[in-house]
Formats: sequence, C-alpha cells, structure tokens
Amino acid sequence: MKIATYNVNGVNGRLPVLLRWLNETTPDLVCLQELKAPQEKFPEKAIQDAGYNAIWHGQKSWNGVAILARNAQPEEVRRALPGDPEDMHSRYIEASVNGILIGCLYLPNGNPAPGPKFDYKLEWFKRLTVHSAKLFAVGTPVLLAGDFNVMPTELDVYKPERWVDDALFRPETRAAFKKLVAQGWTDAIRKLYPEEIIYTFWDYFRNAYARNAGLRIDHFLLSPHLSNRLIAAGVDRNVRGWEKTSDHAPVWIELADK
DNA sequence: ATGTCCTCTCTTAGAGGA
Repeated sequence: MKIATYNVNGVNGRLPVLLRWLNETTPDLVCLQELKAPQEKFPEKAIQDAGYNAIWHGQKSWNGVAILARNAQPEEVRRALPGDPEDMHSRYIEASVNGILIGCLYLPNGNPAPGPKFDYKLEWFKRLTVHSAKLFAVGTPVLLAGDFNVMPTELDVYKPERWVDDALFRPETRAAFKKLVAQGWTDAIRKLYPEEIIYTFWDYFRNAYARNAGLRIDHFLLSPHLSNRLIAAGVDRNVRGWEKTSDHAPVWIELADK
C-alpha cells in the first residue's frame, strides 16, 4: 500500500498538477494540505473521476486539509484537533481507512518569530502532542502525515545557519518535534535514509529548486505497527519542476501488506 | 530587504500569507 502526503498550495489552482501526479503515481491514500478553498469549492468531481473518494475540511483563502482513498472510503473520525474550540483554522482531519488511522495535518508556519503566530504554532504543537499520545496509546496502526513546518535537524536544511531564527527551525520548534517523536513514532524517511539530504520543499524565491536550496518539512510519523511494515519511501521531486506547480513536492511511503 | 506564487477583494492592483 502506497500512502502519500502533498501540500498542494491551492487545490483548484493546482488541479492539473494534482490530477497528473495522481494518475502517474496512483497512491492508495493521499493527505493533502493547503487546499486554500472553502468547503464547497473542493474539486470533488474531478478527484472522484480520477478514482478517489475524499473527505476534506476547507476554509476560505487559507489552510484546508483532505484525505483521498483509492478503492476505499475514508471514514472520518474528526476534523479538528481537540483542545481549543476557538481555533477556526482548518488544519487537521483524521480518518480510518484500510485498517489504518490517519491524521492529516497542516501545522502552522509560525513566522514571524517571536510573536503571536509563533505562540499559536507552539500551542498547536502542544495540542497535537497531547492528541497523538492518545492515538498512540490505542495501539492500532496509526500514522500522522502532512506539512509539519519543521526541519527536524540540520540535515534537513540547505543552510542551517540562515534558518536558526526562523519559526520552522528555532530551537523551540525542533524541541517540540523531538518531544512528539519521542512518544514512539518513527520518522519514515529517516528510518530508511538516516543520513541522506532529502528535501520536500523549495521556495518559489531565488530559483531555489534549481539550486536545490530546499527544506524537509513534510513528514510521515508511523506507529510501531506501521513502522514494521515500512518497505520504501521517497519524494516525487520531479513534480516540483512541473509547470504551475506547488512549492512542495509529494512525499510517499510504501507499506507491506499485513 | 528581497525574491515568487496563491487567494480574495474596498477587483484587473494590492494585500496578506507562506
């Protein structure tokens, strides 16, 4: 089973790229982030025609997350992270599909830091950590996938020294990610490629993709059940080079059948 | 500071976010 995560940066503006990628790589499950579309403007028909059933949590202009499944129906479990009823951002959706519990997330960017946006990021991170501990404790196969807006280590940034004050790389952010992973999660890419330079995002600015000035901020965290089934993982880097593409590339894992 | 791309609006230019 192949599972992918892709920050599309506008699901409607990105539709030709998304459909081409789905058609070429046919993942079984897909987590999307940054739909940037209200609930009623999600391109359900086009995605259905591509062979996917979808659930999504939209929002006007910003954020937005979705879970797509091929030959299956994602059964929605929740569409918000618990812990703050005032939080109106569409950044989390969770579903059960093919015997796996999937949390699809778009963690806040947090810039500029310090400031209220950074505070919100760290608060969101805390809520995610509380919730993920509960998911982990259930003991069923669980994965968290999405745009975490964190480079976990210096290996995950093209020029670490330039990013130390950025919300994606500040010590507090890295510590929060480390604390989350320490619950027992496995960072899928790093399990298979512990020392390789692997990026999932290249800024639109300054010709970043051509220079490979990238970041690794899109992650898969696997519970032990799924970590044991992990047989491959990668980044569809070429998609970042397509016309009218997202600033992120899709990331995927392959799990052995039970 | 800048660069670029997305979306929305006090809409065809500018603002806000990333």
